[in-house]
Amino acid sequence: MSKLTSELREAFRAADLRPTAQRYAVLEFLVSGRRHSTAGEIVRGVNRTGSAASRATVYNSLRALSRAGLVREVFTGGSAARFDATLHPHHHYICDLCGAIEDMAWFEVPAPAAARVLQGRHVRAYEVVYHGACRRCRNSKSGRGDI
Amino acid sequence: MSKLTSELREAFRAADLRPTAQRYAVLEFLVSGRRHSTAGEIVRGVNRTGSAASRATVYNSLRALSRAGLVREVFTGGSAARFDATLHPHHHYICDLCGAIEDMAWFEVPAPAAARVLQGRHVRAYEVVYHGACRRCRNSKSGRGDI
DNA sequence: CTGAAGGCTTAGATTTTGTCTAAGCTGACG
DNA sequence: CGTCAGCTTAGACAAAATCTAAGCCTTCAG
Repeated sequence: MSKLTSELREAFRAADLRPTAQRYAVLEFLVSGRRHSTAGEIVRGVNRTGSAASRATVYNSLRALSRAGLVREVFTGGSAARFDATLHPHHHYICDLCGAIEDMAWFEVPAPAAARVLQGRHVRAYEVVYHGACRRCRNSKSGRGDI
Repeated sequence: MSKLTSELREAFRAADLRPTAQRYAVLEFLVSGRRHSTAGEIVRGVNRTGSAASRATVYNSLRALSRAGLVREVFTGGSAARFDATLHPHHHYICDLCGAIEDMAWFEVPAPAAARVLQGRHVRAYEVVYHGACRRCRNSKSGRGDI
């Protein structure tokens, strides 16, 4: 068993999630594979790597992993939900014109300002989402960025 | 014409958007109505208030308003995209267990930390999205507290 | 070790969400 | 007015997500 897999097994135990081959496969795909995968991509990806999982199971697994905090659904702007493993936090930049999503390096939002508005709410994680016109759209703009 | 409507008219002019009855209706629904509506709710809501707009038009309007920065698609965690009017900025708190979305008061994220990762990107707006277990879910939990 | 019990998985149907198209309508502007 | 470009529309279409009923597997008490 790989080091990665034992790390995942530990995460499952900590989250009180019943460990199944399918859930491992989904999480492993997200941790080691591409970011921002759609559920459909995950289904195809998982079934290409020897494991097998039906569509319904992938959806169920994503929900379970999401509730456990191991996976997060990220802002898309597109028609399909996209998922990220949450082991490495990062912020997002979204172009309002073409819909592109860019990852940005992590930095902490100072606690004092946030604490006032959170009012004691439980926080497991957070991210900052920036909106604007990306470089490409700004360059190819003609008054109003032709997408 | 209501004060609200003239405010919207001004917003349209500033954004260089052709003002149509349907776009007014969509924006007005989002500004004055419930927050975080799905496209489907907007279609139903608009058509219940005397105005009329087809599904395609609502989607087109949302895209146009989004490009103009008057409306924003917010992270949901659900199966359908949700939209928010952006006239008054605020942050979001999302419950990973039940999917509830709560608005939170605005505060600024200090610029220095952000500037480093933005690397000169154009920013029109931003928001912080917090994830956790909401009060209701924490109280009604069955022994697994702070997931 | 053994055998329930309840959660997990599955295929496929179904529902929901979002996009596209072709034709007609309308706001902007001279 | 008259024209043009952009907007709206109904409905077909495509994609995404959920539901269902039956069987399988992890767990845990005995």
